[in-house]
Amino acid sequence: MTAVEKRNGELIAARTRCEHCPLRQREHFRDFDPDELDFVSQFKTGELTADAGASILVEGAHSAHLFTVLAGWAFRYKILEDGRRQILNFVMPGDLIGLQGSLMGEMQHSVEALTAVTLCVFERGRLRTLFEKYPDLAYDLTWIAAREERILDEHLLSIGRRSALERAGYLLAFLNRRARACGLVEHGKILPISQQHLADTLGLSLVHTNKTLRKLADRKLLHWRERGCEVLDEDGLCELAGWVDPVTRGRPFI
Amino acid sequence: MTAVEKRNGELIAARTRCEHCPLRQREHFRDFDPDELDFVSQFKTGELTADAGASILVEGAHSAHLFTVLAGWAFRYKILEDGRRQILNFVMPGDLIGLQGSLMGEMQHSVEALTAVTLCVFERGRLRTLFEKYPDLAYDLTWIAAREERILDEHLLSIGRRSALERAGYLLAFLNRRARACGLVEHGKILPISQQHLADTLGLSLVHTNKTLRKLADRKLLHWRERGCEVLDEDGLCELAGWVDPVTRGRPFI
DNA sequence: CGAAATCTTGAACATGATCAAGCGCGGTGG
DNA sequence: CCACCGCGCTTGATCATGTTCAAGATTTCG
Repeated sequence: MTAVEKRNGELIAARTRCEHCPLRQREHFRDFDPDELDFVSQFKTGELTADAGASILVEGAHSAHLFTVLAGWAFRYKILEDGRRQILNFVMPGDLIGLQGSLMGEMQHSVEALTAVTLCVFERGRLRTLFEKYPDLAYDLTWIAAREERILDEHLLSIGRRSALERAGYLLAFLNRRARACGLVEHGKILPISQQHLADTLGLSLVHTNKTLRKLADRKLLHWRERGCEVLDEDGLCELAGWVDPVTRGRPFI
Repeated sequence: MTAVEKRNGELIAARTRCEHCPLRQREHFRDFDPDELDFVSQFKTGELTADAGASILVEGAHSAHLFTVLAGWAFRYKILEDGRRQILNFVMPGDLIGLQGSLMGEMQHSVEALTAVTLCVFERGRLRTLFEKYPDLAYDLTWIAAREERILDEHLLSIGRRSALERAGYLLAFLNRRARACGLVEHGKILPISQQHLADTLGLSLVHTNKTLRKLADRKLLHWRERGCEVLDEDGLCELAGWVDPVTRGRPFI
C-alpha cells in the first residue's frame, strides 16, 4: 500500500492539462504567460483525488509534495492531544496546500477533504528551479503565503474579539464570498459544511453553534438544508459582523 | 511634517551597515553569501527609530516600505470599529514587517512599537529585482511568510481551543522562547509587556488575564516585576499548555 | 428497516466578562 | 522633599456568554 492509497485517495496521471486549466478561465485568477504555463505544466507531476473525509496531509509528516486544489473543498486543522480540534481555514479551488511542509520540512497542520477533491500534484524538488527561473511565479508564491496570513489575521481577530453571533456571521460571509469567487455556489448552491465544522472553526461548542446559527436563520440571513448552509444575505452577515472585505482581483495561483 | 515624523519616529541614514549587522552574528539566523549581502546593503535605504508606543504602520495605509526589526519589540494588531483590539503577533529583531502591504498594496493591520525600536527600511520598488536576481532571498521571503503563517496557526488553535490558563501558558512560553532566540531575555531579563497587551493577545479581558497570570505566578512559573513578566519555568508553561515547539535553526532574515 | 450521523432543544453549570474599588510605584510639580 | 497624580496591577462581587449534559427529532444510507 502506498502513501497515497493510505489517504483513501488515488494518484493518477494528469488528466487536466494546464493549458486547459479550468481555473485560468475565471476572471478571478491571473493569467500565465506561455513560458510560465510551460513550466507549470512540467511542475505538475500528476493528480490526486480524495474522497470526502479522507486525509490529504497529516501533521508531523515530511511531505514531499505541494498541491493546488483543482476541484472540491478541503480544510486545514490542528488538534490538541485530547482531541480538541481547531479548523484553521478552508481550502477551495486555486488554493495551494503543503507550502509550509515544502519549505520547512514538516507539516504543522493536517488537511482533510470536505467533499470529493481533485488536486494537482507538484514536485517539491522543482521549487528551486521555480525560484531560479520564474521570478514572477516565485513572487506569486510569496503573495499566496501573504494572503493566507491576511486571512488568518482576520480569523484571529474574529475568534479573539467577536461575539459568537458576530463570529458566525463573519465566517459564513467569508466562506460564501470565497466560494462565489471560485464559482462554487452559483444559483443557490450550499456550502458543503456541517455544524460541527463551523463549531470547530469558530472555537465554539457544537450546541452553542447550533443555537447561534438558529438566530441567523431566524433573521433570514441563512438557511440550513441538505447537510449544508445556504447564505441568503451575505451583506446582512457582513454588516452584523462589522466586516468589510478588501476586494481581490487578478489573484495569482499555480 | 513628514509621514515619518507623524509616527513619532525618526528616519535617518543607515547607521548600522549590513556588513556588521548584529543579527547575522547570532547562530539562530542564517548567513548571507557576499553577493547577497551586497544586494541587501543596497536594498536597505535607511533606518527608522520609533519610541515605545509609536505607530509604525497603520491599517489602511498604502505603505511604500518594508522593514526588518534591528532592535526592540513591536506588535501587529487589528481593531474593530468599537475599539476591541486583537494583537496578532509580536515582532522582534530579525522579523520582517510590511510584506502584506508591499505585495498587496494596502496594510490590513497596524504595527506599534512596544519598546524603543530600530528598523531597517527597504525600498519596496526593489522587491522585483530581489525576485529576479536573488532567488535565494526570494525563497527566504516566502519562508518568512510561511513561518508567520505557522505561528498564526498555533495562535488560532490556542485562542479557539485552549482554556485561559493553557492559553496564557502557551503564549508566555512562546514569547520567552522567541525572545531568547533573539538574545532579548538573557540573564533574567523580563518581557517588556503589560497585562493589557497579554489580554489583547489572548482574547481575554484584562481582569481575567490578571487572575490567570496570578495562578501561573502562584505555581512559580513566572514572576511579575518592573512592568514586565519574567518567565521562571518555560518548560512548565509548555507542559501546562501541552505545547511542543518545533525547533528552528539557520532561520533566514533580510 | 435499522443504524448512524446530524440537527435541535432544554436545563444546569462554569468560565470568563463587567463593574467597582483600592493599591503601589514612578514621575512631576509645588 | 514631599504631595499628588496617573498608570498599571489586584481583588471581590455580580452578571452573561458559552459549555456540558441529556434526550429527542430528522435525515441519510446500507
